[in-house]
Amino acid sequence: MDIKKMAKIFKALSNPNRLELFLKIVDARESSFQTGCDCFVTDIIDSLNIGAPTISHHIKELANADLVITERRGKFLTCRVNEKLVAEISKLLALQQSPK
Amino acid sequence: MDIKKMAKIFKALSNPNRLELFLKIVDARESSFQTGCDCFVTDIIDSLNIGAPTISHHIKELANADLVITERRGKFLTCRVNEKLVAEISKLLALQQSPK
DNA sequence: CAATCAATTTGAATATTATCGAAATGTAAT
DNA sequence: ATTACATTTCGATAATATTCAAATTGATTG
Repeated sequence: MDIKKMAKIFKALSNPNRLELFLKIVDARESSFQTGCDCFVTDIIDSLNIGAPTISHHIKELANADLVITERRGKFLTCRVNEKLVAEISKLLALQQSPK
Repeated sequence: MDIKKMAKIFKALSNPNRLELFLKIVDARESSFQTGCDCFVTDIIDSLNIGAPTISHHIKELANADLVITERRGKFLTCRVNEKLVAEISKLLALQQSPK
């Protein structure tokens, strides 16, 4: 993967509030097979103590880094994690164990 | 892992130059069983076009995030990747596949 | 249509970061 | 000891980030 893209991904995860937001979206996925994999942003806003404009901004950055995919449902916005990309990053960080 | 610590790790990797530096240290590890796992910072400086003070600063941030371990060898500084921590991050990002 | 609610945009304040050049420090070699 | 070299610290500056309040947009509902 391109270094710039990689750095962008990490930057998206580099802010504690934004990371927490991301992890909430990830967690939502885990109980996903009930709800159809949708995480409503409205619900998240209450659980983080930062304002809606900031959340909106953070989500846009996560989406811009390709970490989450957003979708409008009428009035609401739903997010889901981009599992493929996250898996890719995970693999990049899985250094093969060198022979001791 | 603590969210703040996690964010700090990602922040350390969020700058393209610093990420490239980190990846060079990782790569050095791969040819490590020859040299004893040492990556000399001096050698890296030439291959990135940023000044020595900046490199020093970046390395300190990587070390501060626990991503690399530095060691003085007389005049020189050597780095090696903290494989344990990197593996931990890798696992955190390895979302178990949910049943489709 | 009017009111409401979710989300976004805008504009501004403040804080953090990346980077550099110059100077300082520490180590090694001559 | 003097010189040379690797790294660090300091001080400055320009760029970027975080966050909010206020205003706006877009959709839903009464």
